[in-house]
Amino acid sequence: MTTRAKYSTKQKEILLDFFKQNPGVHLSAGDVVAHLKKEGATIGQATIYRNLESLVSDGVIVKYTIEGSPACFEYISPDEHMGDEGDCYHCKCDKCGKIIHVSCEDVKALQKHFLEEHGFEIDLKRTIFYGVCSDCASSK
Amino acid sequence: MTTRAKYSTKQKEILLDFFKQNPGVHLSAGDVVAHLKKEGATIGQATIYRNLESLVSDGVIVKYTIEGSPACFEYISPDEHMGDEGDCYHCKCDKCGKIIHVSCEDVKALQKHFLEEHGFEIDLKRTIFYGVCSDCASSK
DNA sequence: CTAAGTGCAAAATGTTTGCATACTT
DNA sequence: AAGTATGCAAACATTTTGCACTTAG
Repeated sequence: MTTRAKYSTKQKEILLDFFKQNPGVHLSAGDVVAHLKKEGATIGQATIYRNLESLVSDGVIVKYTIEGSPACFEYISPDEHMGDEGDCYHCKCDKCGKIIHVSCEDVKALQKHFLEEHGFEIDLKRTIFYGVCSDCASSK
Repeated sequence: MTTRAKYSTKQKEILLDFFKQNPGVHLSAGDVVAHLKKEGATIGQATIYRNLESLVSDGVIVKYTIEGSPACFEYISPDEHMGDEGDCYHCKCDKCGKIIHVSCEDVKALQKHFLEEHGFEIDLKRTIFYGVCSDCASSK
């Protein structure tokens, strides 16, 4: 379709395996580099960056950025691509930095509204809600 | 209250003036450095970064990050702090990179829902919605 | 054999910091 | 005078790139 991988290599396999072993976990490129190096895998960081990019464009992993941290990558299990099981949105508190996972119907309603009224299809895996959490609001 | 500025300096004035002259415009730190240098202003980039930070914590400007670009800063005019005039949310298309400004009641409804049901107060100025715009969706 | 993929180390970004100097109060 | 703020240049963290070498098909 677009820029598709052509050759299958050991490095690509190593990287994909690693993500499959960590479904739902968000890992930075640096995390991946560190973990794989610790396991003694034969894969350089440039290759990791390049292959992360191609896994993203293949839709195998999602990439999102939470302010203040390096980009995160997360494996999307095949089930998740269909049913909306396990959907959760990320909220980050600007006060304490805490990341909160929320699963909520109303967000999906907004998603639907955006699509129908604004023609914009929100990707909830990539969208981060910034604000102030209840703990920080009350202790203020 | 917290880490508040103590001395008033020419540099702080230059920076604040610059933002006041550009309300509603989002500027990266680099933009600010470049514009002020071009105007021959006497202010170094370290000072700009440091003062941007303090203007943010004073709530005079907002800082938000759009994936793929350096952090943005935007002046919030005093009017905006009260009435919700001029509120607009940023959406970024992952395909074409376009930034879309949307003003929409439903988003505020979601904001209210988050506050009431999840105790999380979303900051809409800082939250960026990622997804696919109508142009890109149709040309797919 | 040839195109694609890899690794290394160097470069490019964007932002932060240490420290001596200058300015505010 | 005492404590902030500034400017410079160096340090940082993350990501990207050039290029010679290796590998898959």
